[in-house]
Amino acid sequence: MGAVNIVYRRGVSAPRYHHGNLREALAEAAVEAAREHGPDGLAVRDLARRVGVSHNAAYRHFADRDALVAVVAERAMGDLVAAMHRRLDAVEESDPSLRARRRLMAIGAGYVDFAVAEPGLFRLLFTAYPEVPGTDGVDEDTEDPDDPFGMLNAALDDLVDVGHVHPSVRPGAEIGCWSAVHGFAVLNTEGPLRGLDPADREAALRAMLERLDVGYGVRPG
Amino acid sequence: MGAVNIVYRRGVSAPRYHHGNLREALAEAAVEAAREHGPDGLAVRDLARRVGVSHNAAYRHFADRDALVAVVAERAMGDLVAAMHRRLDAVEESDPSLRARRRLMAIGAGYVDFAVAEPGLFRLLFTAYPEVPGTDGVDEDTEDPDDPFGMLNAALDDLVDVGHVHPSVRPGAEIGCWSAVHGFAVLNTEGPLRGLDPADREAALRAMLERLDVGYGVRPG
DNA sequence: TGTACATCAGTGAACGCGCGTTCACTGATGTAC
DNA sequence: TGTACATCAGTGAACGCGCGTTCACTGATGTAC
Repeated sequence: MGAVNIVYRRGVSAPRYHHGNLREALAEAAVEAAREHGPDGLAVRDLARRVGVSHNAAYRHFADRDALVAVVAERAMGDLVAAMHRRLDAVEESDPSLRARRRLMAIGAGYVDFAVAEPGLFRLLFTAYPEVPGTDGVDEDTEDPDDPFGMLNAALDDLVDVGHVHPSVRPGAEIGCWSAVHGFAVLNTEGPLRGLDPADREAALRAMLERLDVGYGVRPG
Repeated sequence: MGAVNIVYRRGVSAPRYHHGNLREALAEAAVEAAREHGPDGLAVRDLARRVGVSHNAAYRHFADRDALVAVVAERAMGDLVAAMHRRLDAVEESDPSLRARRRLMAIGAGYVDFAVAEPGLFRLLFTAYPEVPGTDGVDEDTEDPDDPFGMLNAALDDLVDVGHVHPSVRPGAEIGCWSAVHGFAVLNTEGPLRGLDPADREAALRAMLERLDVGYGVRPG
């Protein structure tokens, strides 16, 4: 059969001429480098060094540096989406309206979770983040559950369906919510709030999400 | 008297051995470079080249690259504050409550004005932005009218005084507002909304500021 | 008014760094016979 | 099962880039006399 038998051997025995799974090893090293130093800390030569391979071996597996950045961005995006789903899945509310409101908050909280836990990856992700379709563009894919922006749009649409958000307020709501949460994430990672202690941060985020809930929600009166 | 007579001669006649006002010329070149390419585009050698001087002449006037970055950051901060004051001064409302509300919005609009007009300087500014004092720190200076954060706090305090913002909602409001506006600025300059056309951007910002006004404001009922 | 001199703002060359990328190459591997 | 060979994943050296920073220097300037 001649099975492929490619095994990723990390730190096993003596180094061999053929690494075995260099592509994956480089990708992992790239993620690690970005994690530590952000997008600028991702250098082909450094990755090769980390993996213990000559610096041009990388070009056997990636066309250029950008290709490596793209791989990291893709994985970071996956992690971000996962973090958001983790919070989303934790929402247990059963009342439809309250549930939809909690879910929007969960999305925001998950977004910030990721940014705070992995500031380097978060930053890299945004250097490579695709441009969001304009308001006049085709927006059929804007509810993709594997895309943060899609998740946000879906949550907002649910809030309209459930009656908590008035339809007149819906247009642009995704921009407002995204801005608030993204700004919070940036200020708390690279920005002037980077020194906030976790408890204060948590409280500030919660307070902000509540204000958004009120701001976009229908008046009780 | 032997007056100093230092004149900044730009593009005048033949180059002379003594520049005349190299320090200022370098500072201006640094602002220009940051304007064009952001913080990473600011290189001592490049500035010297722009000014037409050997690359180490700069060290006669600035200790190192960081000193140049600091100067640019300081000027950028001044421009940001000016942009905010420009919007603030344009508020003509006389009803105290409405006026305070308009002023908060003006602050946010001015912030975004600057970010969109000068994305490179805006980015640089935030790499060097001082950490904001923690919630438990001394906060006597937090209403400094020449500091964006101080302006924001002052505006929010006014809103409390005027009765539009309930005191219970005031703590953390500066973080929520700053996050929203900062996020909006980032998404619209470096981020996925960078391609938004100005009219849509303006509308989206206005909508967001209105939602903040509602979210932090007292209920009409 | 003229000259000697201290001052210091400039110069040019150099060091050492790390980067991305390409070149001609070699060693290990698996497959065809 | 053994050998010839194609394949291709690695190597080492090199090119060329731009950077920050330091060195010993020189030219222009203004001031003291």
